Amino acid sequence: MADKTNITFDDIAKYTGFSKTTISRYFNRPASLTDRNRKIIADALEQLGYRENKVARILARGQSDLIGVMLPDLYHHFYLDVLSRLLATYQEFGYKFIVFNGNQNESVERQVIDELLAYKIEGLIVLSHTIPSIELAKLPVPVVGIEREDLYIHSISTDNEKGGYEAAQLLDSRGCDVLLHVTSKETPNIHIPSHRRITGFLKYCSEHGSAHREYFMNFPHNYDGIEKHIKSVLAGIARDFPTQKKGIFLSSDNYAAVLVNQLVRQYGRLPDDYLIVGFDNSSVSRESVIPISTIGQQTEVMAREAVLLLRDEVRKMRSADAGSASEPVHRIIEPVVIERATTR
Amino acid sequence: MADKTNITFDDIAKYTGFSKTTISRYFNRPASLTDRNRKIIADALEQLGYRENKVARILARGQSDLIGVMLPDLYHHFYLDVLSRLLATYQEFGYKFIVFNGNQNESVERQVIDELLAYKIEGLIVLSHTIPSIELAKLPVPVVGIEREDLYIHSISTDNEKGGYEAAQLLDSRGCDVLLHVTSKETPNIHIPSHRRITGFLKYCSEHGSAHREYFMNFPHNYDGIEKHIKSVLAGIARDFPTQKKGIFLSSDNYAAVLVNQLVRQYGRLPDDYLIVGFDNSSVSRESVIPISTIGQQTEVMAREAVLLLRDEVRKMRSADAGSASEPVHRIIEPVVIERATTR
DNA sequence: TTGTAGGCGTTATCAA
DNA sequence: TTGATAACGCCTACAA
Repeated sequence: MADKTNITFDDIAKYTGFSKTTISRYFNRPASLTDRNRKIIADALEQLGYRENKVARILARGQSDLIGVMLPDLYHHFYLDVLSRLLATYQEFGYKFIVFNGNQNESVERQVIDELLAYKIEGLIVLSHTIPSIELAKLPVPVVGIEREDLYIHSISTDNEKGGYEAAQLLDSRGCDVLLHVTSKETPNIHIPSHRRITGFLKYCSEHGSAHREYFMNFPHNYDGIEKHIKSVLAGIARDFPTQKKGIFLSSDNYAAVLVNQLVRQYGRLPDDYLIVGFDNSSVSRESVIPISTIGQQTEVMAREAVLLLRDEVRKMRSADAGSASEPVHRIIEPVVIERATTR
Repeated sequence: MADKTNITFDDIAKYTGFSKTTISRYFNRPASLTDRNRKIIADALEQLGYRENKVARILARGQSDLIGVMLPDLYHHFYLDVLSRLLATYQEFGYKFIVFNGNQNESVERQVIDELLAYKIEGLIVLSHTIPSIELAKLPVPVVGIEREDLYIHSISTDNEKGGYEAAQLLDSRGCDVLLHVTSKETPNIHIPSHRRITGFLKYCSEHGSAHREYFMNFPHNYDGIEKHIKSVLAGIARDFPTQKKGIFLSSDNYAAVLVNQLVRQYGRLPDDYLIVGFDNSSVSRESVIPISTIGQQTEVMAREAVLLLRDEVRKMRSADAGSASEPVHRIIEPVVIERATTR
């Protein structure tokens, strides 16, 4: 057996004497068959080596269990972390993921989205930030953004303002004389998440009258470039605040790790007058030579919520049919303060 | 326009007065249309807001441009690196990737593979090692393994024996008194790649009469567990070779990074009597506090070769039709010695 | 260069 | 509980 290359319902039907319809029912409403007939069909499937064909099923039912994922890059561990959490939802929800790395290339991303739609994905999860949400909102499938501008689409984001606030608070509570925030200089869009981290940071500083300064860096997306930038920031900080106890909050663990490495190379340890807090709780923060205190994003929760939200929206769409795009849902996830060695 | 939810060839045909066939030709053999008619159809597509439907196309043609990817875990940066390189081949080859993380769970992986086949993937790229290749070889699509047991399937692997040899050579050439190899204790299958690294390492040692020792560790797949194991190895090494210049070759950069961190925490720098070489050239090796010398795997080449091999096999299958499974092709990629600070 | 008709492998509808 | 028949949207002979 298992010879004929492609066994279909038709083959099973002929083999068992039932009709295609009954075979289909065996899979979709097994309760409607007698025990006996179910057994007969089960045996036939086994005998002939049947393999299901979702493509035909998708065409007939219009339901693919496929979700598209658009990543901005694979340098920041945060994205990998989210990706890995998304993939892990398979066991709970059964969605399969077609994954793309847009690489910050807007035209590639547009093309890729068209491709994804052609595969009848049921929804799209977007972590990249090149395409504005007003455009994504026009797509014929629900879109959930994660940690990105989300004015017109659903989204899952960390409470970045709170995160920024807590970073400042942590550093302040450890007796820092001056609070410094190193972040990337992005388009001056107040709707991107890292902007709110700044807001939170500043809020704390002004509420508590803390001396502070921000450093807006044009970080590239590779290690060497970032290292160069961090070096220069660090030189500036050492020059401007030679005697103060410095509390440095970086907008990503990746940046924080580079900074910690610099300091350790220079001093053989983390000097007492440098306290560091990163953001994300990505693997680099835990695995750094000095484990880095960080404001953690709950990526597992975020990924799960994203899939859940998508599933709900898909269902809503199917029932409402007349695709009255529902109001964007914005789900905010609490950040988690994770204190490690760089603030003690 | 762009109102009707789902525009098909039928709609375009009616709108333009052509038949469905002609619309299909517009996409598949545009040269067979006149300039004028091509323009007419192009306009209609635009007007009606047509979106292609690959699902129907796959069903009709039996060609999906979909490749399945099975990852073993997302802890080792090597897998992420390969994944990212695979995704990047999209621009050259146009394949889309459905990605799974099997998480070392054999039954999940089996189920997942069935799912992938149901989506009519054209081929499967497997990095996980739970399912033996003899079983994978029976699948109705070509399978390419990357750095895994590959007796019965096609594969892309680094020349691990050469890599192990070169690691020993590098350490020896820097004047080490004793060469130590720390590797994971896996099933005693001589066909798994890391086994060949040991072979290469031992080959060098015996050829050159170098003092050496191996440490077979039962590494878990998380940082904390690995850290604990590395600590104990390190204690053993310090005890057994107190005065010798120690050359340590670890079978993964992840392990090497943990070891470097330990030493730096202890000594504030890398002591002169410890030389370290990792394996993979994954991001951790470059981004470690002391950049780690490593035997690099050329992940970009490997990913590209994997996709290429898959494409060739798919074509071969299509033409040969009578699926006379061709002999497994094993492509070996040269390792690259990358010297950084841990061996100088 | 264009059109007709049948097929790809499922599911949905309506009868029986 | 089961079966005929018509979708789903595209492709491919074959014919014109």
